[in-house]
Amino acid sequence: MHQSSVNLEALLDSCAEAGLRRTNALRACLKVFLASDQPLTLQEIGASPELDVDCDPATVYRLVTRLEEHRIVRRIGFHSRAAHYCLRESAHQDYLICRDCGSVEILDIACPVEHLEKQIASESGFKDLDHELEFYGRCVTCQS
Amino acid sequence: MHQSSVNLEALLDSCAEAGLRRTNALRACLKVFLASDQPLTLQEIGASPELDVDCDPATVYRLVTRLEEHRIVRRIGFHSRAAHYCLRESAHQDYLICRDCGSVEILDIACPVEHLEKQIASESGFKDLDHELEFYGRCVTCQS
DNA sequence: TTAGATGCAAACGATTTGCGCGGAA
DNA sequence: TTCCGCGCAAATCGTTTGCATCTAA
Repeated sequence: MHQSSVNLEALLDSCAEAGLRRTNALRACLKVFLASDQPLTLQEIGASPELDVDCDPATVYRLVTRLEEHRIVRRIGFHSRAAHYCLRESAHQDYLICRDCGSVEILDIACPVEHLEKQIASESGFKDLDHELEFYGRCVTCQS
Repeated sequence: MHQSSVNLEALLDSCAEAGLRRTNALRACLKVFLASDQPLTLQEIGASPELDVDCDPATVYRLVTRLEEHRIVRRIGFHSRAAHYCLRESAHQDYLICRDCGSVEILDIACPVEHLEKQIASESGFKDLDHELEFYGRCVTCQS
């Protein structure tokens, strides 16, 4: 809890550097991110009990979009209609998703493409490289 | 050309096995997939010059959805609003995408997570495992 | 003949945007 | 004070679905 308030201030500093103001909505959204161990949709952020200020969906959208532009937040596709987001400062995670029920498991593996990323960056000239790795399958429950 | 008509028949066979009828719309959509080297959105399929029969968007949607369920087609998220699809029979591809202009490059690399996939399958009990790997960054053009 | 496929049109849901007010710098 | 951020509401866009008709099997 103290830890997360430390993180919160650090995050707000990053946001300020990126040109965002220290508004209540921003603080509230960041807290929601810090309180969650899973990627969240915009709706989930707006409906989270951790959200201590009411935020309009448009506000959440604009905030998270800007956070993503400034690489404070990472976007994750999954195969759901809504995009998911998580803090980039958290350790990079790869996911295992059930095609049928949509459950999301966080994989406890060393990410296997770290060095590949550097190689691709240098070969392609791309900057700020990042990656997304997900496994899709049918989970045990959905196999019956 | 002859090659792709061979593929087309083989694909139609797979579809028939999966319970789909050999309709003109199905044939047309499969041809579009075969003619493209990049993943396509439903819109792109419907608007493709390779599509030799007019198909309603709803038809394309239902066809591709069914093809995906039967694992004849693979869905790819990218970070665009619309989902992309490609034939699963083509070799598995990983992608390099520009966050700014959205350009998609196909990575010419041996996929680095094949064996990891098997390991995850056995550890998790998931069936029909598949994965999606994309790299995101800013391309050379967009860096200026 | 008949179950499945298609077109049309309407519903849906997740963004995405315009605008006028309010609050951070 | 000034400009950015916010809520509200409307527009967009990519699906997604209901229904009557058509067609492959």
